[in-house]
Amino acid sequence: MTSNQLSIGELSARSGVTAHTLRFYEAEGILMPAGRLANGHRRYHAGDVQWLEFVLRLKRTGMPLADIRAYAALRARGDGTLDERLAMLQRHRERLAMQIEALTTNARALDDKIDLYQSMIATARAPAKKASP
Amino acid sequence: MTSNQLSIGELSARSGVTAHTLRFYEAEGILMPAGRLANGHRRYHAGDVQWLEFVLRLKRTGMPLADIRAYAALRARGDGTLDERLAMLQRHRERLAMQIEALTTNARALDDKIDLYQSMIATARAPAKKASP
DNA sequence: GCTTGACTTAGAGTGCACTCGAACTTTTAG
DNA sequence: CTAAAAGTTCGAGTGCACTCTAAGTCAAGC
Repeated sequence: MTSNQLSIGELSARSGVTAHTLRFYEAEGILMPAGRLANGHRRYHAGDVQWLEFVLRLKRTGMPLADIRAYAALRARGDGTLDERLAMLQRHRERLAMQIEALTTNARALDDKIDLYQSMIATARAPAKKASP
Repeated sequence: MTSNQLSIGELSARSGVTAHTLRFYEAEGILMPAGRLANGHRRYHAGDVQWLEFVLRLKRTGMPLADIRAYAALRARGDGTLDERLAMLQRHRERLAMQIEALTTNARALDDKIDLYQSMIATARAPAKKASP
């Protein structure tokens, strides 16, 4: 039975992050479980789960762990850091926009290369053909 | 004077890749300079420069060096590998599309979070206000 | 003749983000 | 009572892509 508190194994299963990595995030000051059981086992609450999800989103957008750690430190200091956190998110949002733009540009260049390959292959397959009759 | 053949330093300056990294790419079988001078210095030709540019494009789109190395090996084997190379590029193009899509999704989620922060901050600044009069 | 700077090699070191191993305790099911 | 499953800590190892160091050669300019 699991009220809404999770063991490290349960959170791992739910989030797709290994227990090893969850402990690693804790050592890095990124994800502190809300509590421990009497036997020392970590207990993650709903808030921890949501925070982990947000951390993973930042990660997926390429934010380095060092920056996520900085964000987590601000968060731990409370509501007085809202402005700073907002600024971090906005800067990151801009980097993300640039990243998407660069990838889109590169994707178009790749498309051109693919077109080139396709016509090279077509030409190689039908080498002795005059202009369409 | 430099006809159209470049030393490693010149190619480095032109491409933004350090000479160290160019030698590293050579050790990895990715970029073989067309020749050497009598004194052993590498000489890069126009074709090498274009190939490096393509390699860098693949890199920018997140292709791992191992895959680039595989592509380079096909290329070195000649025109008989055009089909295989095309297939690699097409697979990569699809991964790229997925990557762009995921980033776009994450960017939207970040936007929501930013909106949330902005309204939290606004509320915190004007706490004792009734509905607009 | 000597210094400067670009080049050569082989191999070690770096930073990131895990990832794993060892040695241990505890809980639970049969 | 025992065996398996899940947890604990600490520290070492991994994979990627460089990045740098050391020790040396060589050509041009003052």
